[in-house]
Amino acid sequence: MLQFNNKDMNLLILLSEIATIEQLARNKLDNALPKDLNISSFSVLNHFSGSKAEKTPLQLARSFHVTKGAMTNTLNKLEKQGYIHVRPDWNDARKKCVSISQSGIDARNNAMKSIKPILDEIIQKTNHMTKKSLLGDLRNFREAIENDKV
Amino acid sequence: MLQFNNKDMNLLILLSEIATIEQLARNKLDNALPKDLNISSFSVLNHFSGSKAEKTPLQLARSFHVTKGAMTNTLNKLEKQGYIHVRPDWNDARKKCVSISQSGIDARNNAMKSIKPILDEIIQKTNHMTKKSLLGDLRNFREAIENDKV
DNA sequence: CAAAAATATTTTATCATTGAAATATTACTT
DNA sequence: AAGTAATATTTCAATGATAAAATATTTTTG
Repeated sequence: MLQFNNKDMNLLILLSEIATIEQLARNKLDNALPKDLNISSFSVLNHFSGSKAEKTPLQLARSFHVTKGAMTNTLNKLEKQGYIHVRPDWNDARKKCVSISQSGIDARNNAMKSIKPILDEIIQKTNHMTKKSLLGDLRNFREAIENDKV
Repeated sequence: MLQFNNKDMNLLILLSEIATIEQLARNKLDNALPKDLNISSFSVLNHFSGSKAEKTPLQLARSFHVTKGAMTNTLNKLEKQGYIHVRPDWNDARKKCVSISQSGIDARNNAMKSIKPILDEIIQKTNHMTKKSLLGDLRNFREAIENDKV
């Protein structure tokens, strides 16, 4: 009978665990967010709350590891909602420059308030673990998966 | 100015890291799998390689944390491909009983062979970490998120 | 400088998922 | 036993993602 080694099987289990967590977290947050903001849109707004520097759609697509088409959709929605500013790049007509608007900042803060109970519940339930290494381990793990295509 | 605490922000970063890993891993595996088998179908087949006991569609939907409708689709595809057996539950006409077929086992083994290089590459790149706690930590984490609805 | 290659964005068709409704069956309650 | 609630599966419309093609612009190259 065909046999695969334990490491391979354990890695599949790990990946399936990650997929499950992603699904559960996405659904929980999606339901908690104001209904005009899905996770993709919220993530983009949240991204700009750290640094308000302008980004191109392609840069954003790469940051979030989604396709350019997906980012076009998200940005179109956010622009229609007035949550971002989009302007041409005067030096390169192929590009656009995206930045967050004041009402985008407000929407992001409001969204944060609506998901805070969920975040805090998870924090409370995982207080004993997750102390130091989980985020770092996951980052290494992500880097091990992503490195190929830039 | 509105301020959120560091734990909340770190949790969002952690969740976004998990989402990114999920996306990258899903795409890599999806591309490597034989084209008649996507990750959802493969996962179901792989599930049965551990224990061949029959499961109902609802049990499978819960195992994978997808909706019942999604599982209906996946099972329909697998049945058309001849990779699973589906029979009525003679004791309860609402239920069905799903099990893997021999050609399902073959398809699963074949699929495993096609993704093995990817798994091994990840294993090699993460050799130094992931030694003990990552899977366990993630399981705790998943449990902290999922517990509500059964 | 013209042609070809590279880059950035949008469009299109396809696909898998979700939530909710529809259908069917079984279990519970009185 | 009848009526109501619970359970299991399927169907349906809407959503958001992908890959690939189309469009437009800039850079490189010969």
